[in-house]
Amino acid sequence: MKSTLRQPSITPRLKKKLADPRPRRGSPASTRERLVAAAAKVFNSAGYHGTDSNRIAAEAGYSPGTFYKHFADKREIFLAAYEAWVVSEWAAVDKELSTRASADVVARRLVQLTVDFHTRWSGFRTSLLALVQQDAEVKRFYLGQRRRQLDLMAKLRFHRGTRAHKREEDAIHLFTMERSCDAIARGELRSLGLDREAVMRVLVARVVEALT
Amino acid sequence: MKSTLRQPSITPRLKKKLADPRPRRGSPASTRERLVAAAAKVFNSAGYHGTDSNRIAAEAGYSPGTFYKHFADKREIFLAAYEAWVVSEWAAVDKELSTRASADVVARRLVQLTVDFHTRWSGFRTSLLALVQQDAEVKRFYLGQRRRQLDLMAKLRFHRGTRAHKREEDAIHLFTMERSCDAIARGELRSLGLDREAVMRVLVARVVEALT
Amino acid sequence: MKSTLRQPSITPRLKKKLADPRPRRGSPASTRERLVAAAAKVFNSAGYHGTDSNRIAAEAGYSPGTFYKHFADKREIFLAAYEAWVVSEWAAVDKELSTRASADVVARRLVQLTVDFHTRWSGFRTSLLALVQQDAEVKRFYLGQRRRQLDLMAKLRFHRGTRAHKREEDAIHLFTMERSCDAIARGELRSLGLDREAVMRVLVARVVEALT
Amino acid sequence: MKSTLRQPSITPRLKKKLADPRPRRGSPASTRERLVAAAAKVFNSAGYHGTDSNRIAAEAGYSPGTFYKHFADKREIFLAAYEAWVVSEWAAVDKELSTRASADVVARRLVQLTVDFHTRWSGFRTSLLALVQQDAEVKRFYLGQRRRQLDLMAKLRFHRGTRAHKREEDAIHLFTMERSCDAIARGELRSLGLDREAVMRVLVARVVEALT
DNA sequence: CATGAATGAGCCTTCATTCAT
DNA sequence: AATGAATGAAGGCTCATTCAT
Repeated sequence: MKSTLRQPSITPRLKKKLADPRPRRGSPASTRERLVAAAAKVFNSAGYHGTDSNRIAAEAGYSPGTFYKHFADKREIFLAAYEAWVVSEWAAVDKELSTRASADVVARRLVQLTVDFHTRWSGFRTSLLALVQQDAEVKRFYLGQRRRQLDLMAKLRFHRGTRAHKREEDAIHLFTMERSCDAIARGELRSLGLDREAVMRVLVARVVEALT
Repeated sequence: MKSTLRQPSITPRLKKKLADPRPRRGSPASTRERLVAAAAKVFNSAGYHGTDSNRIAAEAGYSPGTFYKHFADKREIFLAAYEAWVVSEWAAVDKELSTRASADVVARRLVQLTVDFHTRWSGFRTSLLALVQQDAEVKRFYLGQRRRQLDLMAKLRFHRGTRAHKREEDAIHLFTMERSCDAIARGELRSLGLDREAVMRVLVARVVEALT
Repeated sequence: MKSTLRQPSITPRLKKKLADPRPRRGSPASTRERLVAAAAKVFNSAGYHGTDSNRIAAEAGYSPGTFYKHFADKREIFLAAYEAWVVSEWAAVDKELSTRASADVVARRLVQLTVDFHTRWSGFRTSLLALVQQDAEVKRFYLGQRRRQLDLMAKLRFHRGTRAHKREEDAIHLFTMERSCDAIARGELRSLGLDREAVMRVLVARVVEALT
Repeated sequence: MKSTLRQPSITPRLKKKLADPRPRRGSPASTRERLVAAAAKVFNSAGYHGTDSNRIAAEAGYSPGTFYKHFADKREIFLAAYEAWVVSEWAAVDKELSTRASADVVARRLVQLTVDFHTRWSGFRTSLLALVQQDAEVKRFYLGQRRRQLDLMAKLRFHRGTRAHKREEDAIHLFTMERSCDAIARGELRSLGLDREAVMRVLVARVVEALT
């Protein structure tokens, strides 16, 4: 008589064995790193609320228990993933700015960079903006980033000896960039029948303007 | 086999009779309205994922069952609340634009209006932006609004006989407004030590520019 | 702006108005009758547990409240529907037996009759058998029917002056008839690749045997 | 917007620690087995519709979540319980038939066996018959059993070299046995004032007849 | 006689989190 | 260090039933 019933947890187990050279007994740091990377990926595609911690662990090749050995809760790993992203973005921006290219070239590169980052982290960013409203720690971290951005803008202009902008104008500039790049990243422009390249050209002009 | 037919306890009902001034027997339309209003309020303060249907019902003064008589699920009432908000916002904008005031005055009023709406619906907006990414229907509705805004801008400039802007520039303008007003509404500016009034003045200038 | 939201209870209401010349203020008896007929129909197709009382009321063209004016609960209307069925079946059997036909002819007719009834009430019967186990009142009624059947069989044989059967044998005969006719009614035979007519011929023979 | 991230209360957990000797950490197979056994028991006494998944879990000594780790829903565990029953019944029948006893003795034993099984699984059987009507998978499984029974009967007669019965006659025999044993199991006979032993004697005679 | 809006107990299901191994 | 079975609070949803009109 052929059984018609589920054979739970056997199929997935086998699948994992085949596809997953699981790193048992790795260093805590590497385990943590894998978990953060997996979390970023899953948050990005399913959103914060659509992601369950067990799935993060599984995606990283670990069991639920391991997850909680490294993070107190879901929020904590979200924050860690956020930080990882921010670090990599700032590194990229730094690199771009350290080239002694013309404002025009730098602006073009910065816009492209920002669009790329927003595209790669589109889903994650969406969750982030929602969490900023709900979680004091996430908010603190987020505002810290913004401050750092404003400081950088002021510094850049100082170095180039341009006229003093008001910090408020810089903020508006950042809001514009952020929201526009989100729109590009999410495909909103295409849905609206707008020309992505045209938008990017305008943004480049704004960046040049902001830097001068 | 003992009886398993439901024999609901009578006690709780008796208890109820003693003290319960609920709003029994309204018209379906008014009930629906109450539910939508309560939903808007709760979504706004607790976020979409932090809100459960039972709580919406309770907030409106109804029981869980009533909720499901009017809405298939949480998503549906969210859309209804979104629609209600949008309708009221467009009405306010229409009213503002129908006054034959100078571009300058209109711009000031529009910015104020937008800030007010974003402030009142701050939490709701956050949830909305997250849902747009995850729910096709919400996205469709959202994009429809955006299209309508772009159409309105084109029409306004046409009436005023000003030079043709590109639709892309209008989009960027809307992104700027939206994101900046969100920042004001959420208190982000204050947290960053920026001057809210100064930001609003810049926004007014941008609106004037966009309308001319 | 086109609403994308449900318009609850308007569409169904309109539909009903068109298709349902609703009998407001009928006699209590006719209302009850309509409800019972609707209940039989719905129970038969959806089963006892798959049927909700509001749907019975709607199917009969009444509102939920009306249902409960006529029946204390779902169980009560089930019993009423059961009784209606039984009455009609006995009437049919009586009619068949009152013809002075040969045992052979009577048997053929009785088998056909039983198959027909079981077919028409197939779903209802299934629910009935389940309820008999769970509800004392339904059980009482059901056993009453069985007793009546056994009495009838004894009486028939007495009239025909045939040898005394034991009541136990009669019971087994009834069980055989009942279960076999259920199988026919439910299409079980077809699913098993068996010949329905052949089965019915055997049953006829058994009935002849039982009557002689 | 206040925080809505889940902050589960710690109190209940502490309370638990004081008194809770649950069977933690069994193998998935043994947990599954326990759940199936509990399900069989509860289905048998409360019926399919009177049973909820949480109660099955509790009966087996587990929490609700554990149930859903092993079964997608109630229907699935019902099928598993059905299968377990069928396996054990066939094993018992096999054992009985493998003794080289006389047809008479075997028949007596088979009837007793069937009555025992129907008695032990009386409530379960009732639910089963109702579900067969409503669930395609249950029906498939059920019909498979019936086919197997018919095949076995044909084979047995072939081995004993008796005359060819028609498969249809075998089916009627099985229907008779099934329904009669159900009646015995449910105490229907007693309620009708019939002699249980007398009925069983007739059934034995029928089995002998069927096997010869 | 009839309505139908409203009820709310209770079942189904998920998932963040724990802990014995 | 890692496991993974188990947890259980919480939220989604239904439907038999009531009662004010």
